[in-house]
Amino acid sequence: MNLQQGITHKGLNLLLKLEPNIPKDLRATGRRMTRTRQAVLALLQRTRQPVSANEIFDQLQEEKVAIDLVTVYRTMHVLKELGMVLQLDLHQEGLSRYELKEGREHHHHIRCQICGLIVDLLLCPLKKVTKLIEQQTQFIVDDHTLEFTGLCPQCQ
Amino acid sequence: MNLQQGITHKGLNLLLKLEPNIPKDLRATGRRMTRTRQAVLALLQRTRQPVSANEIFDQLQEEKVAIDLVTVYRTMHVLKELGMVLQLDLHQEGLSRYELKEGREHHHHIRCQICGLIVDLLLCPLKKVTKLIEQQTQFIVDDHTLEFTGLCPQCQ
DNA sequence: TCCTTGTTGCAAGTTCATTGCAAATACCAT
DNA sequence: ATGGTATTTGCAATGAACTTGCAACAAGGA
Ligand SMILES: [Mn+2]
Ligand SMILES: [Mn+2]
Ligand SMILES: [Zn+2]
Ligand SMILES: [Zn+2]
Repeated sequence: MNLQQGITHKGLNLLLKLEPNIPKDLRATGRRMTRTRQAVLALLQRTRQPVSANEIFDQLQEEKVAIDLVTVYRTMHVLKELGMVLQLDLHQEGLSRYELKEGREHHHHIRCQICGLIVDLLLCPLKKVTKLIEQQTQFIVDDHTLEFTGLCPQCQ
Repeated sequence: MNLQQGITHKGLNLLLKLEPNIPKDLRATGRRMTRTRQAVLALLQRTRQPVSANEIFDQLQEEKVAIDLVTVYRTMHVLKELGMVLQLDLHQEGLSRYELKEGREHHHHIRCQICGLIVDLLLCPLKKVTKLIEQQTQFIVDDHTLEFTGLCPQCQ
């Protein structure tokens, strides 16, 4: 399936199966749905793994979608602002990854140290711990990050 | 107290109250106790907060200790290898911080989003959770990172 | 004090990410 | 469909954290 085909110069492309309200979300804040934003969103949709800016850039290059790496960064910034994308800064990766929010709740990740596979962890075990920490430190806890690393089933 | 005074060109300096076995630990691996390493270690000892390479550099500059930023990085690398220092990569800081290990056990941190205060959390609530994750994901879990952010008592 | 070898400073290089600006383009009004 | 305008893009430059190459320096055992 050729991605280029799917991109029209105007409006929403059905082949890409983008959430229909995404262009409206963009325009509601004075922004525009461009072909590059469509291409990035479509890539995020069909990629289950969180992807880095460079991976988005490389993948779109392969698919003959003309886009600059700077534009990828700026696109991710916008999508983050609109709450459509989550930015992950996994430990010791030294780069950011992004995943479509798509109604995902607060969750954490585990990454395989060998192949890099990243899997969502649907549980968050820290609700009670947070209260305990607030008591012990007198901080007001706003947020937390939690990641696990290990070996995935394939790499063991 | 002038740090410069405390630094002799050879051997261990008592004023700095360095762990006496530290120079030996260094020499045991074919390394040398230099004046820059003494200065960095002394700074780590008297600083309770985890410090970044740039903070170490700036602080030593102020104290008229001649040291290059590159040397700070290389020193931290060595001290990490020897297990004398822990490297922290706190979320969204975009840089590494270091703290003396000094027998500290595995622990986590909370950082104030306003003033940057970092406090050790002595508990680790993740032992049981790790087992659950291994069951659910079929990963073998090697490690985890966990940090909290919030407002410290001063900044509330 | 000498000699060997580890260490340092300086400069240059990497990597990930951001910024300035002119050209291109989305899209609303006509 | 056309035009006007504010947004977006590409390119080049910049920034921040960190690493590497190499010659000069110095630690510390002989
Ligand atoms: Mn996820
Ligand atoms: Mn600590
Ligand atoms: Zn959580
Ligand atoms: Zn832990």
